[in-house]
Amino acid sequence: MPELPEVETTRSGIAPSLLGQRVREVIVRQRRLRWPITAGFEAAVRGRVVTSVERRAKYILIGFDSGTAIVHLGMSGSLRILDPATPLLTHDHWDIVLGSGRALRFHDPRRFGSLLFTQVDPHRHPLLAGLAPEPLSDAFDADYLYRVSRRRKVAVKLFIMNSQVVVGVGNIYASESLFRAGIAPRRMAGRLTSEQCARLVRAIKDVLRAAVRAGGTTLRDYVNADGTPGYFSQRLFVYERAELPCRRCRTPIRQFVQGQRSTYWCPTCQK
DNA sequence: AGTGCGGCCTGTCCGC
DNA sequence: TGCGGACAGGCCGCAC
Repeated sequence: MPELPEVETTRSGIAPSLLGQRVREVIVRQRRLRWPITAGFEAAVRGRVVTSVERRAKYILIGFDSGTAIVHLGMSGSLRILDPATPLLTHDHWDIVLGSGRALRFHDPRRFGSLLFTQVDPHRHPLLAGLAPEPLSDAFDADYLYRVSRRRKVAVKLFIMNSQVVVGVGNIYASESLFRAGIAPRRMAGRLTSEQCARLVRAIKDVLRAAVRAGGTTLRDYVNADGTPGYFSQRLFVYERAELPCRRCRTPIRQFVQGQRSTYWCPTCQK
C-alpha cells in the first residue's frame, strides 16, 4: 500500500510525538508479520529513549539509545499516534506506549508489514544495504537513469519500480510518473533516450513531491498518523481510471497487467 | 545477471 | 446466501 509519499507523511506525522520520549511499555499482540517480531524486541526498547525518526525507501527507522526499529507498512499497514486506551481494532498488532501517555500503534490487516530491530547501523541491514538512491535526492538524476538503463530489456514501468534502480516508486506513482513523462509503460528501459530519462526523472520527483504535500494517496484504508486520509487521489491522472476519459485528451484510459500488477496509461499521451 | 513468477495475508467485490 | 476467483499502496526468494 503505502509508497514513499505515504511513508514520508507517516514519518513526519509521528516524529514530533516520538522524539525525546522514553518508552513506558511495549505491547506486541501479533508477532507473525512478514518476518516474526523477535523475542527480545520488547526488552530492547522498553525504558529507552527515541533519538531519531527517519525514512529510507519505504522503511521508517525509529532510533533508540539501544538500537533501531525498522518498520515497514507493507500493503495495508498504518501507524497512528493515539491514546493507548483507544479501543483495539482487529489487526492492531503492536503498541509502543510513551512517557507522554500517548502511544504509537501499528495496524496491518494483511500483515505484509514488518518490525525488525537492529543494534548496528540500520543502513547496513541486509534489507537496506543494497537499496538504490532516494528519488528526491540529487543522486537520482537524468544521467544516472540513462546510465543504469542501458541494455536493460525490462519494461520501463517495472524498471522504475525496481528498488535497485530507484526506491519509493510503487504501483500508483509508477503509472502516474510515466503519464506525466509521456512514456508508454511497456517501452523497453534500454531504449529510453537521454531526453526521456530527463523527463521521467523530473516526473517522478514532481509527482512524489506533490503527493507528499497532499498527505499521500488514500484509496481504501490508508490513514496518516492522526487518522486522516491523504488527498492526492484527487490528483491522479491514470491510476484506477480504466475506461474513464484521460484528463488531458479524453481518450479512454487503458489498463493491463505487468509483473502481476495493474498498469494504467493513456495511449494518446504516452508513446 | 536479468527476468518472471509464487507466496506471504485479509478483505472486498463480482459473477454464478 | 454461499462460494470461488480476482484483485488490492510491497517485495523477498526462488526458479530458469
